Parts: sequence; C-alpha cells; structure tokens
Amino acid sequence: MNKIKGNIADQTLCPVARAESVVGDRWTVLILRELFMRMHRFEEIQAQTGATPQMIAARLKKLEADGIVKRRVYNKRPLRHEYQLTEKGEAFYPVILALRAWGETWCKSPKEGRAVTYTHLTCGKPAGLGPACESCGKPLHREDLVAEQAPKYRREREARWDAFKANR
Amino acid sequence: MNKIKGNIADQTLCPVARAESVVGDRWTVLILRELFMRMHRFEEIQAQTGATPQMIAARLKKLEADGIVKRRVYNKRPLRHEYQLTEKGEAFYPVILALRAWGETWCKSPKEGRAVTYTHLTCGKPAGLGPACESCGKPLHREDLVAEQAPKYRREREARWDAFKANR
DNA sequence: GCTTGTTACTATGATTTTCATAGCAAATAT
DNA sequence: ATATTTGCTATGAAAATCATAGTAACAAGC
Repeated sequence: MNKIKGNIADQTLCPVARAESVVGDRWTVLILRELFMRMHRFEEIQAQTGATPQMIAARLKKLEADGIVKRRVYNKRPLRHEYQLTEKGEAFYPVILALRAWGETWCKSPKEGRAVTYTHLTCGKPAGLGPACESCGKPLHREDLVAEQAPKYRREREARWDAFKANR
Repeated sequence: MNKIKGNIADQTLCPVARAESVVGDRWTVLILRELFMRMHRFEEIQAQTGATPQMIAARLKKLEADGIVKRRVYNKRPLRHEYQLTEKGEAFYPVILALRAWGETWCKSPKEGRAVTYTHLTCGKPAGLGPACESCGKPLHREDLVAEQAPKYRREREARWDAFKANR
C-alpha cells in the first residue's frame, strides 16, 4: 500500500503541519480541485490531473480514510463509485480559493487572463479573487458563487479529455 | 540537482496547478510557515520542520528561484545568509491562514486548543481564524496581527530546538 | 455467443526522490 | 591548538513515482 507519510501530525499542535500531513501533496490538491469543479469520476480526475491511476487511487483512498472524500455507488452492475466531498472536504474550499488567488496573481502573466471567473449570486456582480467579494465586500461562500470557465481554459480541459480518451 | 518537478505549470491556465507546481510540497509549506513565524536561519528552519538539510537546501533554492524567498547576508566573515520572504512570498499569507483555519477546525480535537492566537491590532480584540476578524469583521492582514503562541506550543518548539542542538 | 467498449482500477519494473547518517568548510572563541 | 558554530554537501539504502500494460466485471451490438 502507498503511504503518503503523515505522522508529524500527531506530534505537533501546529494546524498547518496537521493540514499538510493530509493535503501536503500536489496530486491531492489537484484531486480536490477537480472535486470542487464537480468532477466526481475516477476517469475524469485522472484525465484532468494527468496523474497515473495508482497515484489517483492511493490519494483517493487516503482522502477517504482522512474523512475528506466519500464514495457513493452510482451504478450497481457493474459496481461503480463516484467521489464526493464530505463536510470536512467542503470546508477546504477557502484554501483552494486562496491558492487560486495567489496563483492568478503571482504565477501568471497578466495577459494570460483568468482561468475561471466567479459571479457572486448575493450581489449579482463579479466576485474577484476573494476572500471578500470585490463588488459588494461580503465574504465569499462557495454556494453563492457561479463559476464561468474562460473559453481558452474550457478548450484546454476538453483537449485533455479527448487526448485521454484517444489513447486507451 | 534536485528538481521538485513543476512543468504542468506552463501547460495549463489553472492557477491552482500553477501554484502547486511551486508550493505543492509538504516541506515547502512548512518552510514558509517558519518564515512567516520569523525564523530566518537555516538551522532554525531545519530544527522546527524536522526535514533533512538537503530537503531544506533544495526547497530554499527552488523558492529563491521562484522569487518567493530572498537570501540576505547577515554576517560577512564567515559568510552567513538568512532567508526572507519577498513580496510574492508575503502574498502567500492568506493561503497559510486558510490552511491554519482548516487545520485547527478539522485536524484537531477541540480540547487540544489553538497553537497560536491572534490579536487584531485594528480593533484590539481576538482575530479568530479568519479570513475576517471575528471581533470587528474586517478582513485580516498580516501586519495587523499580533501572534501569541500557546504555552504548550511554545514548549513544543523549544523542545525541538533543544533536541536539535543536543545531537550535533 | 463473441467481439468490442466502458469504467475503475491493479501489476510491473525502471527511474527518481527521500531519508538517515556522516562529514566538511570557514570561520570565531578558548 | 582545539573546540564550537553555522550552513550546508556526500553517500548509499529505502521508498515513492512514473510509464506502460493488463485485468475485472459487466453492457451492447452483431
């Protein structure tokens, strides 16, 4: 079995170390990103993250063990599961949002444009990068956000899916 | 040389993937935590993270290459450097804060208590877990926060330092 | 009833990273 | 001259990761 290693967790009071022992891994975070984008199937996650099936399987198993993800049967015969965020998983959203804000601001050239833009349902206007709405100033919650992918980003994701489907 | 691998970065518009190619690693995040706690020396970072010197050295080198950390000479003879956050590094604070909030809330039993509590200078009251001040509601900025370590956490860190100094 | 397709993985062996342990260099302090 | 401090680098074993291939369990079409 694949352990991702996380035993500092029980030896420190530091919440950052505790959190990192659960999500301190690139694939894990990318999987969570996909789940937040409502991709629930193994295949979709594999295609969009580019990780090997073992990487995905190991991470999902650990995420489930850590109470962040739950499996749900969506088809009985053949038995098929989909992956969903638990309450603990949903609560991770602010981290993803902060990571997105930092990534958009500091890891891209301005002319590239945003991958996703959010509209704040509460006020009907652009939400910006958070954590507070750039239009109305209120704190952003996931359920009040409508995401729109930039055409370029949508094409990028479609291309990845097509490429994945093509060679199998 | 030690590459941490980060080339998805240039192939996707996704800011989360971009960010992860830079900070998607447990040691990297723990190093950043230490820098935010104003530990600037190699030794201190090594002692408090528990990583091997190569891990620290490789991560610091990459963080410097990625513009998140800068080295500063604090002693000429013998030549000694300390590590500081750049503007890009400082901008990462909201991610650490969000990670802390999630870790405190979901990765600890309530009776363990907080590792660090923040007072919000703007209103003089407890800041809570953010991103907005739990007392006055305003968004939290690092420069307006005064951190106080819980005695238990302070002792934990002192013990780690002593243990590190002891065996070398 | 046999081939093809779908989905979710598991198996395998090479490559790469990480870990534990030790050591070095360039000074200062004693 | 010897010990100590600080910031690393070297080495080899152990573990994780990667690319590639394959399996299982069924459904659907011919």
